[in-house]
Amino acid sequence: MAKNYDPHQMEDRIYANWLEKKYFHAEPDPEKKPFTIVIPPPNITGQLHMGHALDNTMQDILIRFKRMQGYNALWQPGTDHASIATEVKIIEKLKEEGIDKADLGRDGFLERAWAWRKEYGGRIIQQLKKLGSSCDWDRERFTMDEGCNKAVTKVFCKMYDKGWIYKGSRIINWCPVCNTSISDAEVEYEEQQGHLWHIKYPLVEADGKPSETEFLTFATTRPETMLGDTAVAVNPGDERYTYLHGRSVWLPIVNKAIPVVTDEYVDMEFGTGVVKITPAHDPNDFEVGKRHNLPEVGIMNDDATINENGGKYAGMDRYEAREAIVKELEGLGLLVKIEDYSHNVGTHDRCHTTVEPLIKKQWFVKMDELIKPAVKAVKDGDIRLVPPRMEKTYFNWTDNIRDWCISRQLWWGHRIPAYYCKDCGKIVVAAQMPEKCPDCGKSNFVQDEDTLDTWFSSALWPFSTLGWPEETEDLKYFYPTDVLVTGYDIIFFWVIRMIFSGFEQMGEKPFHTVLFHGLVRDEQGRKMSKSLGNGVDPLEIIDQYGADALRLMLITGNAPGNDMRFSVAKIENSRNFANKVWNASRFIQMNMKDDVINENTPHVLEPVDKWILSKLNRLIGDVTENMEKYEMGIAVQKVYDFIWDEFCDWYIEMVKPRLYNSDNAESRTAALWTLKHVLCEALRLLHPFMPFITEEIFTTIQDEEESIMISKWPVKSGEYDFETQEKQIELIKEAVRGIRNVRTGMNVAPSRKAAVIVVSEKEQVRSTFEEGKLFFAPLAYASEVSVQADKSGIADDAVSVVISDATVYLPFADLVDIEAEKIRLAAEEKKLISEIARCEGMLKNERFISKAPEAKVQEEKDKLAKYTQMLGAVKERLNQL
RNA sequence: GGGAUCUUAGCUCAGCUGGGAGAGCAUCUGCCUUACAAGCAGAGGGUCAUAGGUUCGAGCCCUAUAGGUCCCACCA
Repeated sequence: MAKNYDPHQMEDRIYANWLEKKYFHAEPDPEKKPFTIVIPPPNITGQLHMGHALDNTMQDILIRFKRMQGYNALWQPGTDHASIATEVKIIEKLKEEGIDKADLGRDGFLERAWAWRKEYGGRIIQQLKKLGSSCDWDRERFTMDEGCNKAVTKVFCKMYDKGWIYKGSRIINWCPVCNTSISDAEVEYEEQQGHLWHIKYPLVEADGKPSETEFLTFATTRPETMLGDTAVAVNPGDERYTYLHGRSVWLPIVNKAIPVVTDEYVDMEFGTGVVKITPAHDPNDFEVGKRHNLPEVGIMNDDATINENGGKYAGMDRYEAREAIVKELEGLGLLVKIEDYSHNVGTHDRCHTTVEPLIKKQWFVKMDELIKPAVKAVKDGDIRLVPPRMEKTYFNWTDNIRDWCISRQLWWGHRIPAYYCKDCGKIVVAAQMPEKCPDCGKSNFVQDEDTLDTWFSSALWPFSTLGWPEETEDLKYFYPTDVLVTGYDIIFFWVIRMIFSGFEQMGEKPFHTVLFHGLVRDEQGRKMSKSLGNGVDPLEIIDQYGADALRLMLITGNAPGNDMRFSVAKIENSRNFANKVWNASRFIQMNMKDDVINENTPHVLEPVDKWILSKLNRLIGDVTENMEKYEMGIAVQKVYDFIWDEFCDWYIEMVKPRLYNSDNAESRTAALWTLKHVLCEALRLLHPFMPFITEEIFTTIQDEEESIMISKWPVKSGEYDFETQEKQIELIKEAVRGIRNVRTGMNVAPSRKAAVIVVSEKEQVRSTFEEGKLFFAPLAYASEVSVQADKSGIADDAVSVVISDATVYLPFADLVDIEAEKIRLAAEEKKLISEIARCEGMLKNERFISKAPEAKVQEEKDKLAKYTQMLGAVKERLNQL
C-alpha cells in the first residue's frame, strides 16, 4: 500500500469492477423489499455543476445505505431533459456554426439536437459514474424516447377527455425575440428606469361626443397599449368618481367611446385612482375584462410590432409606436405630464428581452381538482417533506394555484398530440394523427406546432421510467418509489407536479419522502452561475482530489434544505480524512503481516478492546438512526469523529505496545482482531459516503466478503455494550490529557520521560491503572508508572494532576517551579469552585428537584460529588505546597 | 406587498425531541514519536443579532425589532 492515499485509477478500476459484477442491477424480487429512487434528468447542454453532484451524492448515499440494509435498491437515472434552456443552447450552438434555426426546419433542427445530445449526454453519465453513483444503467431510459413519448401522449389524451386539459385564450408572457410563450417561472423581474405618462381621456357627453371640458386623468407606463383599451376602471368605493358610474370616456386616436367600469382591483391610493383597461395586454386588465365582459383588442404581432388594430401605427415596433403615440397625444393636448419612474419589468430569463403580455391560444391544465390529493397527501403526512418547513412553501403554492399553461413554442420537446382539421377546424386529440375527420370526413389534418412544457413530462418520471403506460413488472414492484432527492428551488416546478401526476395517473403517491438539499454556492456565497464564471466543474475536482473527497465535502456539515458553500479548504480536509483512513488501514495491515486474523479467530478481549467496541456499538446505533432520519451530515460527522479521534488517536496508540510485544501472543491477537473488526465495521458505516476508498481497503484487508457495497450494514448489539470498561478507559484518557497538559505548560520535551505515580483510595481505580500500565505509560510519556493508595514517598515538589477519584503525581525535581505550580492549582481550584456552585445552585432549587427528570437530577448530584472530591484533592495539594 | 429562512469563535458552518457552547480552516506553542507532516500533542478565541416573554432551566419554544438571503406576486 502506498504511503499516501491516491484515488487515481483506483476509483476507475473499482467502478469498472462494480459494473462488471452487476452490483447495481435490481430486478423485481418478491423476496426482497424494494427501495427506489428515480432521478431527474439534467438537460443535454452538458453544463455540469455542483448542484448535480450534490443531488447525485445524496441519492447514492441513500441507495448504498438501503442496499446494505438488505433492500432491493433501484436507482434509475435519466439523462435527458427537454427544456427551453436546452433549446436556447442548441440555437446558440448552431449560431456558432453559422446556421439559423429557421433554415434547418423542425426535422433538421431535431436531428442536430439529438446528435448533440449524444455527445453531451455522455458527459453527464461520465459525471455520475465518476462520482461512484450506483445507478442501474441497464434500465436507463430517456424522457424523449419512444416509451416516454407514449406516456406523455396518453396522459395528455386522458386528461383532455376528462376536460382537465383545455385550450383557451389567456394572457401569457410572450418573448418577441425567442418567439415563444414563457412560463411565469421563466420571467425575471428587472428594476428598470422608465417613465410614467399621465394622460387624460375626455368624458363622453350625452350626445355621444367627446367633452371639451371634462377629462379623466390616469397614468401608464406603456402608453402604446392605449390602442387596445376597452375601458377605464375606478374603484366602486371611490367617492371621487361616483359620478362616473355608467358613463363612458372617449379613446383618442382610435376615436371611440369606451365604458367606465368599477372594479375592486383598482387601488384608490395609487395615482389618480383611475386605470385604463387593456385586456389583451395586461394580465390584471385581462381579469378585469373577463369580469365586465369587455372586448379584447390585441394590438400586437408576435414580433412586438403593432398590428392592424393599431391603425396608422400598424407595423411599427412597440417602442417606436410608444414614442409616436405620446407625441400625438401631446399634440392633442391630452398629455398631462411625464414622470421618471422606476419599476419592475418582466424579462425573459434567457435573453433578457422585455416580455410582452399577449392573448394567445394556449393549452392549459385545470388545477383545482388535480391539486387536491397532492395537498391532502402532504397534510396527512402521507408524503413527508424533509426538512418539514418546506411544507409551508408547498402549501403557499397550492393555496394560490392557477391553471398551468403547458404549451411551449419550441421544437425541442414533446409535441402536443392535438390535430386540426384544415377543412372544418375540428380539433382531435389522439395518440396518432386521425385518418378521417369525425365531422367533415376529410383527411386533411395538421398537428399542433407547439411542444409541451418540460415539466409536463418530468412530472411523469416516477412511473414513465418504470415502463408506464405498460403494466410492467418493474412498475408493479418498484412503484411507488421511495425518496425524491432534489433542490428546494424546483419544489413548484417539479415536486408538486410529480405528486399530483402520480395520484392522477397511478392513483397513488409517487414517493413517500422528499429530501431537499440547498444550493451549492461559491466561496463568497454567491450562486454559481455561468455569467459570473464562478462555477466549479465537479469532474475537475474529482480529478484533483478524488470522488470520495468531493462526496464527503458535499455532505459534511450540511443540513437538509440548507445552502452550502464550496470551498477548497473543506475539500482538502475531506481528502486528508481519506488519507487518515488509508493510513490507519495501512497500519493494521502492516501489523497483521502473516497472521491470519478473521472474525472467527479466537480472542480474549482486554478492557481497551471492550472500550472501543462499546464506542463502536453506540456509533452504529446513532449513525443508523441519523441515516433513517435523513441526517446525513450528522451521521457522517459521527463516523468521522469516531475514526479520527477515538480509533486513530486513541485506540491505535493504546494498542501499539501490545502489537510490538510478541511475548504475549494472546493479547496481540485480541488487539489485531479488534483493530480489524472495528476498522471493517467503521468502513461499512463510511461506505455510503466514501464508496471507493472503503471498497479498496475492505477488499484488501479481509477475504471473507467480496465487496463492501453488498455487505451488511452493522447492527447495534447488546453483546458489545461494555459500560464499565468504557468508564475505565475514559478515566485513563482523562489522566493522559491532564499529564500532557501539565507537561506542555512546563515546556517539558516529549523526549523527556518522567515517573508517574497514580494515587487513589479506590481499589477499582488503582486496578484500572494497573491493568492499563502498558499503554498508559507511553501515552503519558512515563518512564515508569506506579499505582498506590496514598501519597507516601512522593516528593512535596512533584507536579500533581487531579482527576476524578485520583491524583497523578509527576516528580520533576529539577523542573518544578513551586510558585507556578501554586498558580496553576489555584486556577484549577477556582474552576472547581464555580462548577460546584453551579451544581449546588441547581440542586438547592426545589423546583428543579421536583420538576426536572430524575435522571437529570441524579446526573447533577454525581457531578457535585465528583467535583467536591476533586476540590478536596486540589486544596490538600495547595496546603502541602 | 405575501411567505420562508438566516444572524453561534477571525472565516465557513454543525448543534437531533429545551438540561453544562462544537467541528474544519486560520492563529499561537512544542514535536520528523517506526500508519499518517495530507500528521501528532497542546493553547488562545463566543453576552449564541437586540429586547421582552414562557420554563426549575433557553442557542433551541413564543412575541417584537434590526440586518442579510431566497421564493412568490407585482399597482397602472
